[in-house]
Order: sequence, then C-alpha cells, then structure tokens
Amino acid sequence: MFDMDQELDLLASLGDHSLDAFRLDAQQRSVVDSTDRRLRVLAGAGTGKTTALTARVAHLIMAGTPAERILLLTFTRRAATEMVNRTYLAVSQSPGTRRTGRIVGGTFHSVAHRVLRQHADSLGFPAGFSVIDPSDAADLMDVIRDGVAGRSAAKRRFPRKGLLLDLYSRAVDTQSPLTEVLAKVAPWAASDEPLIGDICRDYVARKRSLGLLDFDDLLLHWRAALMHPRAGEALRGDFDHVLVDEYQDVNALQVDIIRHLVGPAQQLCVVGDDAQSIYSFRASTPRHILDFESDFESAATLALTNNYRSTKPILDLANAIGSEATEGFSTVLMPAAKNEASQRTAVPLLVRCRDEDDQSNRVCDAVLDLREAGLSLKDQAVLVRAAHHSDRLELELTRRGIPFVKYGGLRYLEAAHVKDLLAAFRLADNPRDELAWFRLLQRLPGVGPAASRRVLTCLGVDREGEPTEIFLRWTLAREQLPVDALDDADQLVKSLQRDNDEPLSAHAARVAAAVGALIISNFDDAESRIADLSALVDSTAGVQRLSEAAADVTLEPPTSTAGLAGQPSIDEDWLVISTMHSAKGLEWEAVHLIHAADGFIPSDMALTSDEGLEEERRLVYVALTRAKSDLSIYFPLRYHHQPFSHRDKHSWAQLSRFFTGAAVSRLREVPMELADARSAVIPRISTADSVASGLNMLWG
DNA sequence: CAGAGCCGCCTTTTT
DNA sequence: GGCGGCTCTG
Repeated sequence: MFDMDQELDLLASLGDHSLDAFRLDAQQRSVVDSTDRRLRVLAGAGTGKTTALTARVAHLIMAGTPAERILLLTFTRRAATEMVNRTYLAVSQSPGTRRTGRIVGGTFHSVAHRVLRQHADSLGFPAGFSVIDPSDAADLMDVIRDGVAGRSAAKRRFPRKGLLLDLYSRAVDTQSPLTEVLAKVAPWAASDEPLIGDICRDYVARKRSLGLLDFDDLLLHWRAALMHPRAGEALRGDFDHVLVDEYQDVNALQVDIIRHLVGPAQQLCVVGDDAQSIYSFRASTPRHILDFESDFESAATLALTNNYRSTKPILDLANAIGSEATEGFSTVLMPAAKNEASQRTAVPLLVRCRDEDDQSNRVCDAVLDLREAGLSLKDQAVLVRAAHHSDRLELELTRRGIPFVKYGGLRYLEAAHVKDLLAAFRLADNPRDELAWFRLLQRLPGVGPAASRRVLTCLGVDREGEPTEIFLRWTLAREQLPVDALDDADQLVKSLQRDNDEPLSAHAARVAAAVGALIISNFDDAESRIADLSALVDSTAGVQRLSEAAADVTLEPPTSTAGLAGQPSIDEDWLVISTMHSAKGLEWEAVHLIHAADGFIPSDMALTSDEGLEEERRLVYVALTRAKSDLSIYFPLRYHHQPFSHRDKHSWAQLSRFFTGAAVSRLREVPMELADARSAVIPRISTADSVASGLNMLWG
C-alpha cells in the first residue's frame, strides 16, 4: 500500500498537469470517455495503456467520483504507486476539483489483506493472523506429508513439498479439481491422488488451527466475504469503480473475485494484452482476457494500437518473433505517426560472444559507449531470464565501477535474518504460529528439529484456549532446551510479549534486539544483517500490529536490491538489471538482452509442454518491446560448466530458437571479436601451480 | 544411536 | 538458501 498525501505535496509544484497533459490520442480518449459498465481495453505493448488508465481515473475524480470510491487493482505495488501518483498529479492541477480521499490501490493480495485486517472481527479471524509466504507454506506441507504419507512415501516416488504446494495452489487458483491438476502437472503421481487429497485437507485444517493464511487464503477469504449476502453487499458498496491492470495475468480465482466485486452499481474496466501473458506458473492464462465478453454480460471492448515506445526496426523484430506463435499475437505493433523515436532507425544488434566473460565485457563496453553517446545509465537495462544469469556480469560491472540496481529475484525474503524477524513479528501477535516457533527455536545453540518439536509439544500451540496461554506454558517448555540455549530463548520469548502501554515501535525494537542476538551468534556477516533488521523495525511505523507489518513485507518485498558497486544514492545514475518478468510494464531507451542461448531463453525448465514454450515466446516479446531506441541481443557461443573455477570443461550453445531466420534477418550481426588489445584470446589455464612453484623457491 | 552440524551439491519466473 | 549425505558428539 502507499501513502498518497505525501506524494501529493511533493508533486503539486510540477508544471501543468490537467487532463490535457496526458496528450491522449483518439483511441486513448475513448477509453477515458467510455461509460460502458463493463469495459475491456486491449492494449498492445507501448500503446499508452498506463496513460489511458491513469487518465480515466483522473477523469472520474474530476467528474465528481470521490477518490476513495475507486479501486485500482494492479499487478505490482510499483505499478499502483505510479498510476496513483500520476492521477493525483493531474487532479491536483485541475482547478475546482475538490480534494477527496485516497484511491484504494494495490495488488489483489495486498487489497485482500487490507480488507481482512479491517474486518477480521466480523469475518471470524483472530486479529493477529499470520500471513505465510510460499516457503513457509511448503514447510508446513512437508510436516503434513510426513504425517499423512510418512513411511509409504519414503519407499517410492511421492510428490515432495514443493510439488504438493503447487498442486494445491493450482487447484485453488484455477478452481479445478485435484484430479485434473494432477493429470496435467504430475501424471506420474495420479495413483496417489487419495493421499494427496488427504494432505490438502490436512493442510487447510492445520492452517486454520494455527491461525495462518497463505497467499491463496487471502484471495479465498476475500471472495468468501464478497459472496456472503450481507457482507458482500457492504464490501461492494465501498466502491463505484473497479479498474484492473494487466488483466492477462489474472487467474480464475481473481476473475471470480472481480465478478463478485462488481454489482449492478459498480463499473468495471480491465486493461491488458494477451500477448504479454507470462505468469502461467501462477495459474494465470490469457484465456481470461480473451473471454472477458463472455464472462461479463454486455461487455464492450476498445483497443489501443498505436505504439509510442519503440522504433520501427525494434517493432519489426518483435512482430517477427510474435508471428511464429502457435496462437495469439493477433495485433501487429505499428509505430505511431507522431512517435519521435521512430525517426531513428538503428537496427537491433545480434552480438555473438565467445563465452560468458566475453559477453560481460561487451555489455559493459556497450553500456559505456551508449553513455558517451548521451544515454545515462538509467536509460539502459540489462534483461535476464533468471536472476542468477547476471552473476558474472555483476562482477564485471563492479570491477569497472558501474553502479547498478537489480530488479527481480526473491533474495530479500529468502535471507535467513529477514525471515527470522518476520517470524518473530508473527509470533508476537499469534503465539499459535508453529512455523515461526520452529524456525526461531532452531537458531538457538544445540537446538535442531528434534528439540524444537519437543518444545512445541509442551507449548501446545494448537491446543484449545486463549493463545496467550501458550506463553504461560513456556516455563515448562523451556526445560526441553539445552542449558546453553536458555538465556537467548528466555530473552526471545520475553521480547515477544508486549508490555502494557508500550508503543508498537518500542516493542518492535525489543523483538529485533532479541532476534539480533541470535543473528550475531549464527552468522559471520551479522553487521549488515542487523542493519536490515532496523529497517524492518522502521517499517512498523503506521501499522496497528507487528503481524500486519510482517504481512506487508511478505506481500510486497522491496522490488530491487542495490548492486555491489555501492548503494546508489537518489541523485546518482545507475544501470538496471532486471529479470524479464520484472521488466513488464517498464521501458528504457536501450535494452541489452543477454544469454540468448537455447536452454536459457527459452529456459529448459519450461520445455516440458507446448504451452510452456509459447509462454517463453511471450516473455521474449515482452523483453524486446521494452526498448525504445536501442536493442542488443547477446549470444555466448560457449558455456563453461563451472564458471567460477579455472577448469575448461565447456559446451557449445545454440542461439535461442526464437531467433529464427526471419528474426535474425531483422538483426545486424556483430561478428565475434577474435582478438583485440583489450581481450586477447588465450586458452583457459590454471596459473595457480606455476605461481605456487615459483614462490616455493622463495621459502628455500 | 539420536540428533546437531557441516560439507558439497544445485538453484526459473513471483503475488 | 535448501537438501542429501556424511561425521562428530553427548
């Protein structure tokens, strides 16, 4: 979620931004003006979808709709913030518009979370419920798997926790029976369906008795509230307008929520592009945007077709790759007449590289060359299929002192110390949270899974009665711990209980101090980790409960991590490295797409099905259409099997299958540089032995 | 001999 | 960071 008032003050001083400032074309204007009660906008890449949606919201407010009666559902917090800011910019510049409340905006999950917190009492929730992330959910699955399938699972191939969670989640998100999901995702396990069904049932029951909600639960409970005759009426009554961005990435459950969110009194407007549907692993499918008119009665459709972003050669390449898709890609991207960028006609490059190191060098060279030519680092991005694909490049960027910021990858929430503090925040509000206990107890010296389990049994986390009684049982439970662990353990448990009249921020700091003590004894690099903890403590400003702060971070972790070349400060310039997924909705003057080798793009993990391959194609399409004027595709010819060692085992790569003859003919090939002054080709060798033997002479 | 802890292996995308 | 397999320890 975000705070609009702050932004408003910040932005109010900037230039003329009435609706005219959006400079809408005729198609965009009709999106703004449409009074259709169910409206679908099909908007190709770079056609000003965000502009049109933002202008529509601004228009609604200027026409008298109170801002707080508008719900804007987006795919990321970043997108929501950007649109809300732009809306307010326009509205605040419009004379005579009464300042009203705040637009309600965010992701499906964060809005659901907000609704559930607000109405926890009425909906029968414990007020301090825990929101668990998929890795916690998988751990819970693992416990249940042991309980239900136990010995029989050990003897044969039985789905592991990750797959079990995937099966469960997919059934929920697609609203289809387990049998179907199983047949599609893991046919080899079909005969175990009864057992897997039991595990799913147990999983649901266990979450309930422990006061845990997973990501799917947030949506399920929001929908259940909406489907209730009276509660639903009340919740719908909060809004006059519902707008949904990136509609190609919704799943069946989300469509269902929207269906129950809009009654006769609400207007609905969805925007998206089926050619950019790239989240099928989260159970989305382009079918929902394609079927909008049959899902919603008397729906109308508008299209945005003028591309304002990219030059013609870039669009030609994207169109060439899209045209070979087995379905979809019905619209061909055309540069808009008034597109200034289209005056430039630099042809996209295909840069053949010897190997990964050569690729890193060439990207750095190109980035710096473009910078000399007038593009700042911020005008450029390096896109990768998987977050770790930029590892080698990051080293070279650091070596050359080029600052960068990385988008995508889940590293922040995977960091042990972050998880530890979030677990403690959850526990402070919800002592039933067995997963949080289990995690924190094992940070204690000499304590592993077995001792933790004994403590949990004594605590009786799922016993009937008041949750706070669990803390009363601590004096008994602590007996299960080794003596060395008792001090830290007592300290932790004491910190979890909030003192009378203690301000929330003080409590948060106390919890962080107790967790910090555990971090210091568990990690060498405790210093930087402790710094993260105080940042998390700061994030409790403005919430009512620690579990709420933990949930906010879990649902909306920081989108970027600063690079090794130093924390770029706000006025500095930096290069963006992003996964192709996280690049959706963004644009840069120059885009460098690296690792365009088959197996990387498309990812060989995606090749188990035809749909998987087609989604990879859409992903490439998304990546290419991010570029405004300069686009380079890098293809390393040779991959070393152990890139961080000196060994020379390698294999030869093939150019990504998406770059077929037709596509390559749209590219200017940059030949491999066999040798030059900067990077002469020498065989990969180990100099360690000769150095060592040379030095040995010195020791006599 | 149960259980903690360590070493070496691998790692798609994210609400 | 997680996992399987191994070793060390009480």
